[in-house]
Amino acid sequence: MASTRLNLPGNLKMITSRGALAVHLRIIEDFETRILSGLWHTGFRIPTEHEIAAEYNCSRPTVAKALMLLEQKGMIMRRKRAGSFVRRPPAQSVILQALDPATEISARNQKRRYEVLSRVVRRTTSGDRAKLRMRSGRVLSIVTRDWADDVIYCLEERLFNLDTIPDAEHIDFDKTPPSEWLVLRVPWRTGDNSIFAEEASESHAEALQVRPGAALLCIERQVYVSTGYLSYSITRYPASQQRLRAHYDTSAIHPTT
Amino acid sequence: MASTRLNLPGNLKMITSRGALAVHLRIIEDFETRILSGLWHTGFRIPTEHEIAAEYNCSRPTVAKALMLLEQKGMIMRRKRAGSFVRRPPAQSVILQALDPATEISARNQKRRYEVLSRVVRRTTSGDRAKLRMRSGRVLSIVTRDWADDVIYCLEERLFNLDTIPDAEHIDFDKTPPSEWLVLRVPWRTGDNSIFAEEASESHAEALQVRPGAALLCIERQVYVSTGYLSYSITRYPASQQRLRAHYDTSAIHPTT
DNA sequence: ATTACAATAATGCACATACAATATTTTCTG
DNA sequence: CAGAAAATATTGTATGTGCATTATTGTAAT
Repeated sequence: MASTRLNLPGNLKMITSRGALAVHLRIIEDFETRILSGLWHTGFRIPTEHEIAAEYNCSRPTVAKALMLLEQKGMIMRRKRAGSFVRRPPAQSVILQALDPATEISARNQKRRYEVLSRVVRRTTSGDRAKLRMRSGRVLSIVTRDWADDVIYCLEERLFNLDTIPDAEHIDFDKTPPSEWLVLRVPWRTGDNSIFAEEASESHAEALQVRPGAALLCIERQVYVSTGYLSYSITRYPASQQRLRAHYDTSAIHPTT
Repeated sequence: MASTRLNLPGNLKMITSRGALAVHLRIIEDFETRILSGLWHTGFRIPTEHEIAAEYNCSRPTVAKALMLLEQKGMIMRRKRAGSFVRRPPAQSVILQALDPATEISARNQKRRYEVLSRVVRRTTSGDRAKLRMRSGRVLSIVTRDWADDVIYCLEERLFNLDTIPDAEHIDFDKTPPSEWLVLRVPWRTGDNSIFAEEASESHAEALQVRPGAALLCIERQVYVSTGYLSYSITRYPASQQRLRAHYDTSAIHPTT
């Protein structure tokens, strides 16, 4: 039934499809402009779906789609019956990209070389247990050093939890650095990072060939998946070698997601 | 016409609404699990919308919604006629949250105090022009220092481009720190950050009351909107004071957005 | 065999519609 | 007048439908 034909305007869609933007995208763009420009200030209650549908001469589901995507983007907040409101911009936050030496070094058009300084499998120490949130078991501890051309680039100390990622034990990390191996092995993962500065200890200074007390940029990482912590690492860069570049867009990040 | 009633099963929706998750959310969760677990590897072609609809006993638009959101999340890629495919995980990247002293200090349950060390309006120097990407004009240069309880927390040197954000000139930054004023004044914005370590110069050491040569964590920022660069700042933290915490989720960030 | 064209299958967009959930507003009642 | 109950408006979810777009596949013709 409804064998159809209630033939709607019929050319409406033509208009939209004729190279022009899809209606819901037009709505999104328009609203973004208004919000970003401040015309619709934080807390402003935007028109109801019905009103918008009338304004754009489209159906409510189309409007709903646009608003849903804007909410996803973090620009508005929607509450049943209450309406949709312009959100307060999220806390200042930034996205750091490409924290791994391979990408960084090749971005600088330099040749990367890396070497394994030590590689040990052992029972966990109490320090390991804290870093990997584990009770007992064994870990692989591995120290590597990266060079960019003929300059020492960074020093990485890494622990693998052999309970959660046992195959690390038998991998020859002479070819593939531990960080890259992990990315390939567990592509979808999550982690906590900590970035800080410190003064080089005697041993770190020696490995990095800098003066003891020299400033280092350090990144500490814990990688885990739902089944547990996989890896802990701390990477030290001489201050002269590394800058972390970051970018942000207020609209790109929001706490809800 | 289609005056309706072709009354559908009718209790189907009851089932879904009875506390259970919405169908499209269930699909998303299921698919995420399969992708994250590696069951559906990178490049895997996921079932067609029709097949999924059949599997979940729902309509195609519902499936389409789920797939659209998964695409938005960056987990799959969709191509007309070709199908939907599991995406390669994005490059390693992390989200840094809350880089501002106010949040950081109060998160540590400390009392924040801050002071303006200098405030000058002047014509641009060549250094200013590089930092703010401007040709000429005037800038407001302001140096502030933050304390957490009775410890010096950071030192911030900031430039405002008075061409793009002229009202900064007449603001009394004694009450509101420049960074917070800027957030309120221009809530939706974008920026580039650079994070690095350095050894304290004589003057910075004095302002931060550390030994010259001590390790500092530095964050350099440029903030801009579509109309131009608004502000440049560089913030220096004694190594003992600040760690940047970051978190990532492979699924949270992707280059397309 | 290779190219060109037609058929086909998949996603993309939009519509009209229905009902559920819920916060707000209004009305009613004590 | 205050508080409770009912009405109402608004978003949330899902359905079924139709057509547009486009990549792939298959077929036919050169």
